[in-house]
Amino acid sequence: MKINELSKRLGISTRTIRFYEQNGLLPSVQREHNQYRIFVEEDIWRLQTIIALREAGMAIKEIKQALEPQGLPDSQRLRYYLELQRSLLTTQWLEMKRMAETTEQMIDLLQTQQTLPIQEIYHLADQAKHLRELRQNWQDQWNFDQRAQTHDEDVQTRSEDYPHYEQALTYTAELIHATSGEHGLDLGIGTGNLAGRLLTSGAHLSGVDQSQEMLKQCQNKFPMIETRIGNVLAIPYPDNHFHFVVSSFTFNHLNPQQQLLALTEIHRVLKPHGRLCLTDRIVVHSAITDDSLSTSSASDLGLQSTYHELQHPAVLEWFEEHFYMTNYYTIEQEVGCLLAVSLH
DNA sequence: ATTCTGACA
DNA sequence: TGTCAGCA
Repeated sequence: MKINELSKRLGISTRTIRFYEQNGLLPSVQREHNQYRIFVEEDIWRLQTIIALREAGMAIKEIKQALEPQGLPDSQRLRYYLELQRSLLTTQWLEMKRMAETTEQMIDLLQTQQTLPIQEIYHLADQAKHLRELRQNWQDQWNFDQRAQTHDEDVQTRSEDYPHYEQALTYTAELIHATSGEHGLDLGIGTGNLAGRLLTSGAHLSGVDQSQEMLKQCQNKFPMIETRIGNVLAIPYPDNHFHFVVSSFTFNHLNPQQQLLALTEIHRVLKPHGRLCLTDRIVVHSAITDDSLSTSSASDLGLQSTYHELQHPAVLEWFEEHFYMTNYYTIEQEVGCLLAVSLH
């Protein structure tokens, strides 16, 4: 296929296609004898993915990154492009849903108050803008692939980051108490160490991770687990889909606002009376003021509060507002589990 | 008629 | 990214 036909089919200009090629986004495009570019099927899929990534607001450079680590055989490459697109469509779908809700709120306000107070407009608009920014942030986290090769060694050796890893996973598996026939989701599944333990229960397991390299290894270790590329802020599954959700050593990577967004997403994909188990290391927070910095020696800078991220007031408040019963468990001082069960 | 490269907006 | 020029 020549460039003109392609541009018409994909709805972008020939200039844009050439530009992408020039920037290394389409490395495999062949030329005819007359210098004409000739596009094959794989180029088309790749281009389509590029367009989707662009529409999601990703910069050219970042797209290149996302499409680069392609040690994959041809058969899996197409699959990768499609998974990427599914993931992006999920984020876009959530965006649109959010906008629809915002609009609806404004209509409601207009109806009840006759006139729309300016601060309400600002409030809704700010909220919308904020949410969009938060969701777009996941792009920055797409270079997780390098870590994948050594991930399983890391969790053994880097005990600062993964304290009592094995015990924590075992504990989590016990807490979530999966039963046969249930469908569960592991968010940030990595190479499947947690989800793998749940397989013996007879439950059907799915996993989401940002890194296709991790998922590849997971697939090798546990062929039974269905995996999808995606992120915690836009879970690529329909509403009301899982009996339980687990997640280990993932939640702490999110900032407090992202954590709440993640909870909203988990809530969306969870069935009524669904349960959730979040496992992560306990983060020690120290509140250091300017005063203490100037007047105290380093050893005096006492750690003023120690708590699990999952015990953030905002997080606990969220669970209360959404009618979850929560229980918190400490494992060996350094790592904890938060078990939440939906009462609805 | 179509595509290509390069330059400039 | 759009557009335009000058070529093959």
